[in-house]
Amino acid sequence: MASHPDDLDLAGLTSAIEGFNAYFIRLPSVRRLSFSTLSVLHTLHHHGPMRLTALTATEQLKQPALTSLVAKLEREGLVTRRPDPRDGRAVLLSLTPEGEHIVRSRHADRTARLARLVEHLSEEERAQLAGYTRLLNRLTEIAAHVEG
Amino acid sequence: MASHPDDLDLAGLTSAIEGFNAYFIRLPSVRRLSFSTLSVLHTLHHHGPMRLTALTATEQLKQPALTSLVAKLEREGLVTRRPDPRDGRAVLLSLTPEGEHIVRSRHADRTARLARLVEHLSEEERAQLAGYTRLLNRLTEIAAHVEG
DNA sequence: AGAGTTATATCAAACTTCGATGTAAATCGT
DNA sequence: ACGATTTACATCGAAGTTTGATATAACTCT
Repeated sequence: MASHPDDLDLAGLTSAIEGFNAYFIRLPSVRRLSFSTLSVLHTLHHHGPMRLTALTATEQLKQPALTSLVAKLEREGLVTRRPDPRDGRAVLLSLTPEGEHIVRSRHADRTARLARLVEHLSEEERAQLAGYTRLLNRLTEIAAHVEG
Repeated sequence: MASHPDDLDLAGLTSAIEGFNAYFIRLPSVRRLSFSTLSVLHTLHHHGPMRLTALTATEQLKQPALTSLVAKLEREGLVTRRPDPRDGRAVLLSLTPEGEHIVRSRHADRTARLARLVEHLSEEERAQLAGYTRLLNRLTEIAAHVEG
C-alpha cells in the first residue's frame, strides 16, 4: 500500500504498539493491585494533587466507584484526601510517599525489563531507539492538546 | 546524565512509553467491555485458538475467574469453546466473527486516533516514526524469546 | 492397573462497579 | 441578598467479578 519506503503505515504502527504493550503493561505486581488502582496511582503521580471529579475524566470509572476506590487507597495509606481550600465541596487527592514508591518501583521494573530487551539489539538499532523518547513525548503532548 | 547524544536513556524511554500508553490505551469502548475481556479478546486474536490454562499465563486472572469470564463471552457470542481433540480434559477457545470484529474495530479506532496525532508532526518526525514500527516489532519478538 | 498429575468446573465469600439518590457548598439571575 | 440551579462528593443496594478451596474427569508414567 505504501507508495514509497518512508510512507507511514499507521495500521502497522498501531499493531506494533499494541503488541509491544501486551508485553510492556503486564508486570507481576508484588502487591495485588487492580488495573483501576494502578491507573489512579499513575495519574496522581503525573498530574499531582487533583479532585475526585477530575479523576473521573481520565479513569474509566464512575464517580461512586472512584469514591470507594479512593477510600480504600486512603485506608491502605497510598493516597491522602484533604479539603480543597478553594471549594468547600471538593477534595484534593494526592499520593503518600508509599503511593509514590509503588509508581516509582513499577517504573524501575519496566526500565529493567526494557534494559534486558535492548541488550539484544544491534548497535544501530539502539541508536535508533534513542530518538524515540522525544518523539513519543511529542505525540503525548499533541494528544493532550487534541483531546483537551 | 548521558555521556554522548546517542546514549540510550532507558528510564526516560520507559516514562515516554508509559505516558503515551496512558493516552493510547483508553478508548471509549462502545459496548461496555472490561479490561479483562478486552485483554482476552486481544490475546485470542493474536495467538489463535488456545486453552483456558494457556490464557491463565498471559491474562492476570486465576483459572476460576477465566472459566467464568469465558462462559460469559460464550453466552455473548464473542468466543467459542470446543473440546481439544488431543486432550479430553481441555477446551480450545477461539474468537467468533463478532469477537474478531470487536478487536479489529478497536484497532481501527486506535489507528484513526493515531492518524489525528501524526498530522501535527513535521515531515521529518513522520519519517522517523516510520522506523519505529520495525523496531517495536523487533523488541516484542525479543521479549517473547526472553520470557519464554 | 494404580498413583500421581493436569485441565477445567463449581462453590461461597470478598471485592468492585453501577445507577439512583442524598447532602452540602457554590453560582447564577434577579 | 434570595431562592433556584448546578456542582462535588457520599451513600445505598443490586449486579457483576475475582478469589481460594475443592471436585471431577482425563491424561501419564511405571
